[in-house]
Amino acid sequence: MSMENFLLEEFLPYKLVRTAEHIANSFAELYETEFGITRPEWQIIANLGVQKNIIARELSELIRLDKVKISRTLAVLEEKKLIIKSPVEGDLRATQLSLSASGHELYQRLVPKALEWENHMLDGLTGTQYRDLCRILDILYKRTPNQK
Amino acid sequence: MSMENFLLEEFLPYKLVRTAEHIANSFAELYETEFGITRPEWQIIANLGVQKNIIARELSELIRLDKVKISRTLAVLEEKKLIIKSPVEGDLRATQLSLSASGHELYQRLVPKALEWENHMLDGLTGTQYRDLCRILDILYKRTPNQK
DNA sequence: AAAATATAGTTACATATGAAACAAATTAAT
DNA sequence: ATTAATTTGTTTCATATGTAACTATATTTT
Repeated sequence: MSMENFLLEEFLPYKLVRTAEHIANSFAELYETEFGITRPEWQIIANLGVQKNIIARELSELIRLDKVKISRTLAVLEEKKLIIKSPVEGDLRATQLSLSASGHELYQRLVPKALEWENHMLDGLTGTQYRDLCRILDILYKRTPNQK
Repeated sequence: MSMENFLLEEFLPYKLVRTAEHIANSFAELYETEFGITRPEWQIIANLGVQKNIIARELSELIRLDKVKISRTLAVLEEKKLIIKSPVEGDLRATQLSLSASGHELYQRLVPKALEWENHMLDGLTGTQYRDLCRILDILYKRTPNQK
């Protein structure tokens, strides 16, 4: 590709980000409008639904969100009575996190909707295409130079 | 996939966003550290390098960035003497945008580096895989429900 | 052609964000 | 065993952000 016809639209990082944002924004409508939660809230609930007995720092590493944002989002989720913070035995600094009854109930209602939404998207792809996509994303991820 | 083993990591929007951000952050190091510009600055320069005689609103639509952000970034780029704002004949509200000499010079140094960076990434894929990726991203984009 | 609407771009304001400072607890080093 | 260094999570503060209000101009309606 020559310099004169460099097109941002076709440039890998831009194209990927644009598609990913488009898809993420669309999915966001589900948890925002139907469940009244934000993206970090959804991410935390989705994790706590599976990974039990986790502390804030681990959550921060898992979802790659800085600890300030995690701390603030956890405060909101606690305020909304969707999670419970409990002490970790043997470490008075950390707080164990878990879904409350209503948090778990929200999780149980949300996950099938999320999977349904995902299935609608994936129905546009053949099984091969889906596997190709996963493999290609994986290759690109690993190939990324000097990652932050 | 049952509800008990729902994994955020494998969920399409999350996986795509995570890969895209990883790649975009890596590329950001190039324009940030080597050229001292931010993401919106890079996007604007990349567009002005190709699309001449464009006004701020058109830029806003092209790179899908709200007009406030565009306005502020253009102010910075003008301050840095990388762009020139000129009047549009027949419409005193709009401002025509173009790269200054040094803006164009930066563009000419940056684009080959960007393409080199992209080529390194794409060298990990076969030609078929690259075409597959483009086609799949396209399908997913079009299939996205109720896009914002 | 005057009045009403719409558009381009900037500014003001209220909120979101993240780096750095912090308090409290834990672990490592001497 | 003290001291020093590290870790966990929160708070502070300065900056970034986006909505809404705004100014100026253009277009449409009556």
